[in-house]
Amino acid sequence: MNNTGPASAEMRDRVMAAVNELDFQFSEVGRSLQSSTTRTIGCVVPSIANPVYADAVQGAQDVFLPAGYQTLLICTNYDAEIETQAIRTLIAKHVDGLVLTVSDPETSEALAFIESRQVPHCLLFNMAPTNHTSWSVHDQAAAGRVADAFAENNHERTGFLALKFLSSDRARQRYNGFVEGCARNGMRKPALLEIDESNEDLTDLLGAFLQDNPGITGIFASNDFLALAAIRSACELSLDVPGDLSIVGFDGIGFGSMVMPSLATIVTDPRMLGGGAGETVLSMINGTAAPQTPSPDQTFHFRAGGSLVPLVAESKDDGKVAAFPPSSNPTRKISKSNRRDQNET
Amino acid sequence: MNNTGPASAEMRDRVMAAVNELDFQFSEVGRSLQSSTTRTIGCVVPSIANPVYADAVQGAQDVFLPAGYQTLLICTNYDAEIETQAIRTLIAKHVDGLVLTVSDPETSEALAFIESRQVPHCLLFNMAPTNHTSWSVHDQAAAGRVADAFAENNHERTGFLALKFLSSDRARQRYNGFVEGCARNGMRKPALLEIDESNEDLTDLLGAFLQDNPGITGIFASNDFLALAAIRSACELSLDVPGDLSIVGFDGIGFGSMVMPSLATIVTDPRMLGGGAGETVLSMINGTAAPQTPSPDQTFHFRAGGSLVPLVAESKDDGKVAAFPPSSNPTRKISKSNRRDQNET
DNA sequence: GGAAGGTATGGAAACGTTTCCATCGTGAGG
DNA sequence: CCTCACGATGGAAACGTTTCCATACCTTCC
Repeated sequence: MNNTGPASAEMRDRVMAAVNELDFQFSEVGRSLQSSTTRTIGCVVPSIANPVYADAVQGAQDVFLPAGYQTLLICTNYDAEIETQAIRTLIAKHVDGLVLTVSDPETSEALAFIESRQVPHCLLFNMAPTNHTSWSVHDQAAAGRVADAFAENNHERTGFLALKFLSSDRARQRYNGFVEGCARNGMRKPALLEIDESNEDLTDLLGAFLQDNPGITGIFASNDFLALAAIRSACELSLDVPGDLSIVGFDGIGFGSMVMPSLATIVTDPRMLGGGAGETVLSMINGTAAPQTPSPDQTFHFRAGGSLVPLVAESKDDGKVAAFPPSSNPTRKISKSNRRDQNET
Repeated sequence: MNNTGPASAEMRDRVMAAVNELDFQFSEVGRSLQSSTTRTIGCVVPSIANPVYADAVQGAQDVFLPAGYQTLLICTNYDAEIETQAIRTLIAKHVDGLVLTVSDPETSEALAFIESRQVPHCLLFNMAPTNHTSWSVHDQAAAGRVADAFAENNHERTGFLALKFLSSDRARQRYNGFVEGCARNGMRKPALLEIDESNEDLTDLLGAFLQDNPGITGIFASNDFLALAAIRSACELSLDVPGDLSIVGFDGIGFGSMVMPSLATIVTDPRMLGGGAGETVLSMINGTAAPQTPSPDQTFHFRAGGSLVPLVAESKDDGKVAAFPPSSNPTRKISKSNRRDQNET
């Protein structure tokens, strides 16, 4: 049946007849036991209810399936305990490889276990520690680009809005990159507005935040969902976006360009990242050359949108200029062409 | 190690010491070969880039993981060939159960194969043929509810907008339900606007459609994405939504309530459906009582939104009434309270 | 006609579990 | 002191593959 060894035509027919009659199929588990290969890849992400991860998983799956590998999916719901447990089980099931987003790659015991077992693997959306490969958005550079965008539009005082700031290294990296980018552009250090699970009271929080930090004209939200929620909250506070407040998101989900005003954001390509991580794992399994990970600035680009407008007199003439902090020093602002140069070296 | 048979404390310690030293773990594949159980469930959906399926898969996974089952995910990209092939492999891998959305449950050879192999399974988002259980939105009833909503708002001429109308039994069921609902409410039979993959020219199509079918005041889009795209296209055609055209979607994705105008739509709960299908499969495996599938009208509810407004003089006063088809007969329209009664019996 | 070579077929071993059975030693009871 | 029973331990079989090896048969050539 599997064309190993010689067989007469008559014997072949007899076998095939039996196969058809019984609808026989080789058992992959017997095969796996013998060959110690399962044609199965483990894929671990926080949650596919988040379209960023859903797209990444889809991208990886689209690589694995044509290569003859199926995908064991684990959604950890951001729970490190589940993460560790599930990965142990995946390894007990002898997956041939792993694509995974862990909560913290530096301390993850699951990751250490994977390494001790020498399972081919590739990180996704995690900054890679040494000895690991990773396909990820360069959060820090991308957040820096957001700072540039605010600077290009003459904003000087900004805020950073984040959910689950402490438990996500990604949110922290975006904050760090934004702070750094603001400094580089001679802007004020952004104020931090951190919210927890329940974003129902975002409107109140935002109102208090803007009162506590007068003069803020722009907000960078650590993802597009938050950005859209912020736009809505601003609306409820009778603030005009972008007239009174410019808002920039992160991720570049498709909806961002369908809303009014359209959302200025960092566009990323989760599908490409998932696919790349998949290819990397396959190359480890097959011993072929690994695909090149994209350079940091290939992992994102800035998309302009109606939610971010220049903070100058011609943008609006209904007193908004008065809200512009008088302490701002126009001479410090760097022209767009300068910024571009600075950013790309 | 697995507490079968007696063992002295000393022996136990010696074994455990060795386990810790070697970091030993039972191999699930050896175990599977012996027990002919894999603690793995196959999950087959068209694509998790669609949040409806992503949420459903997440819901199923959230049931399986705590029960000790992991999920082998297959995204078929709406390809029946891949669907059949993947399901054969899943069965060869001896999955303990299957949750699946197939392209056509009536003709699917994969489904027949599953049945012949007696694998516990449950359909998802498919109308169940005999001998199958299914967790699904009752598309027809839901579409009927949309017709009711239009009727409640005095609309009389409507259109139905669908993507991949022919290849999706779901779109067809929604159309049928809408046609039936319109008839029940004494409205005109809705005009059908069908578009293919590329929705880039939706604006042109919509313009031509409205010209060919004068007097249309409401459009039912077969999913929320389409509805939002339609709102955008209407905007590009200088039509006001909902002033000139009311639009209703389907699925109830979260974004629908974040856009302006907010989207009137049928809200569904894919997560609940996925979880229910998961529980059903588990009950088949364990021989326990299957959970009750929700009654048709528990699988959805109508959410009002700014994109659907009453077609009466007070809703707008800039000539829209003139656009109202003069052939409409106000006496045929049923009051809201009447409609409610009619709907809930 | 006998030997050699090639083809066709059947059989053993190993992969890692679990379940069942046999053996062995020990303690208690007669 | 012998036997019985029970607790502890070791070993065999089976699950379904694949790889390797041995056997048997047929053909061909010398």
